[in-house]
Amino acid sequence: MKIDNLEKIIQDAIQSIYPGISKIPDVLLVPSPEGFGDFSTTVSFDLARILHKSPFSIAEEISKHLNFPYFASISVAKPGYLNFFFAPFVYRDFLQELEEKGEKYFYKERRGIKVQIEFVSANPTGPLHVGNGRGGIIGDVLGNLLKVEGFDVIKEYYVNDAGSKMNLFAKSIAYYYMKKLGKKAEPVEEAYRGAYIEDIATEILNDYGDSLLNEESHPLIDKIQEIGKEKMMCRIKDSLEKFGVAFDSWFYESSLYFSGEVGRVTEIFKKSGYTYEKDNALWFQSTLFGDDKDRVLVRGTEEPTYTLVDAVYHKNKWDRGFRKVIDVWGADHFGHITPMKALIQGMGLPKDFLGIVIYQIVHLFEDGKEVMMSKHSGTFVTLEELINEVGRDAARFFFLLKSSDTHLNFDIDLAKRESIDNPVYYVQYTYARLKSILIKGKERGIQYRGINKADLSLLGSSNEKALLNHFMYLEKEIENVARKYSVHRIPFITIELCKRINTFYQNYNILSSERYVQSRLSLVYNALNVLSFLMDLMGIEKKEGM
RNA sequence: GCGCCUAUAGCUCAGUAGGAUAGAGCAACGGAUUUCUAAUCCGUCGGUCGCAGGUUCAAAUCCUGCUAGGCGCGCCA
Repeated sequence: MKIDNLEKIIQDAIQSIYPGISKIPDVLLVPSPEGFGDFSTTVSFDLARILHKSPFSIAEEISKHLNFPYFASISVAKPGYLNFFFAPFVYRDFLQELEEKGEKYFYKERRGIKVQIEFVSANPTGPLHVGNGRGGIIGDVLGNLLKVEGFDVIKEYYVNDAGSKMNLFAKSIAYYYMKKLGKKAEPVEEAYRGAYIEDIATEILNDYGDSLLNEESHPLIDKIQEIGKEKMMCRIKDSLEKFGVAFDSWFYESSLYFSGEVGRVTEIFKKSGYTYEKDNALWFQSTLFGDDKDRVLVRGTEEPTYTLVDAVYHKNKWDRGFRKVIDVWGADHFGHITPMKALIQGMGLPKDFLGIVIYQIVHLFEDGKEVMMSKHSGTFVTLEELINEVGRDAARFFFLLKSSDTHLNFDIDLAKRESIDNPVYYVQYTYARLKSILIKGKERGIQYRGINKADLSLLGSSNEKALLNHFMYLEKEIENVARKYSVHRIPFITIELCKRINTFYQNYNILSSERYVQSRLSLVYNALNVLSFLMDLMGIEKKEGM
């Protein structure tokens, strides 16, 4: 028995009470404030508008006619709330299904829709920094969540390996490479300055010696760019693995040139009628789709712009069969949203094909002062440094805990301090505690015999009911999170669940609670199912002991 | 100048398909431990939900106008 079913039952009942109404408003059951009931609804307020009667009298009418077995009691509270206490068998049905399915309980039926989620996608011109960590966790967990919601999800990293930044990156390395070989080297303007540049130059020198010099100067840069890119990608992949973010696919921008797709899509745009030539460049009329200015697709130099190549990439996603793609971008890419959506439509793809999640900038503070982060200057804290400092789980939780709409002030000192009392340990501790009950029970010969052997009517205390209601409502909360892509809610939901579990734990010695033991073990057993689901969703390690 | 994000307890933040007394953690203070993990639990203290109007039976949530901070507005990526 799910909340959805009960909502439907109430809605149908209202329809039969008021057959004159063509469309009964949706009935939403939400957990009641303490004591009023298990769940409540405000549907009488919506009906009041339609029926021109007071919500209170409507609620009374409904409560009188709703004599279904599902409800142990129904009460009306001013000015028109309907409060329900559920019958024990409702919980039994629910727990039975949860117990049988375990974590799978929360997984929706497969929809047969391919969804791609693209995130991190940092240029391979430097290591991942803490900002990339934020995008990484949002994308990773959102991907997990959409799998739960029944989509076939692919997590993809778009490697921007074809633009001018890559060339600059190669030149920056080449400078050190030449210098170390005692050759004359002109300092590169606007060069990348992080220590990793020199490290990579040294590595290349160790691997290849001076053999790269034997060619003309231009091929040298190309060669270094190729080697440098691979070395950088290795580091990036390594960091992501330590962060627990696994991509299904790595898509290289350069492949779009090799395949000829850039040329083909340019033709599509030309034929679309939305382009024109001006100042030797090819322009796209994105103003027709709400943009505030038109965008250049092909430069006067005949090189495609980033804008065009990104359009090509998204066309490629469509051609691979994805019917929904979600891009997770930092706020500095905000200005790219409108042009990108315009391009999607310009290519004749559906408007809602592309969804975009923007996360706000991460500001870094150290000793109370803001640290200006930039790959160019080389002053930034890498994701890897953070993970080494606070640990993988704490780092993931730290990022996940803030709404993507909020600016994240990352205080390094605070992060180190918080690593000690990070709520992630509270969650892991709760999990280990529950596990421990089952283990200790087994040692003492008290084993959980399953929901059918448990008398749920014994679970009458407020914190036991609170747990049950929380289990039941979780499915709705997860749906809401998925609908709004608000993955930061998941840790909050988890912490709240853990709080209820710990209160329950503290109130009873479960293993020595005599005739209550089986019914209470059913809560323990299913709490583990639920907690396990949430921790897997967030990619947090489940430890049996702490 | 235009567009978007943010403003909620001392601090860090939840809470917007309008709903009952606005929540959590940390900090401060006071309690609970012969126990299945005290990395826990219970309680106290703490808020003109940035400001001013408006809509509504009902506004942190919706509308309008302000204020402050951030980000974006390239033939960069």
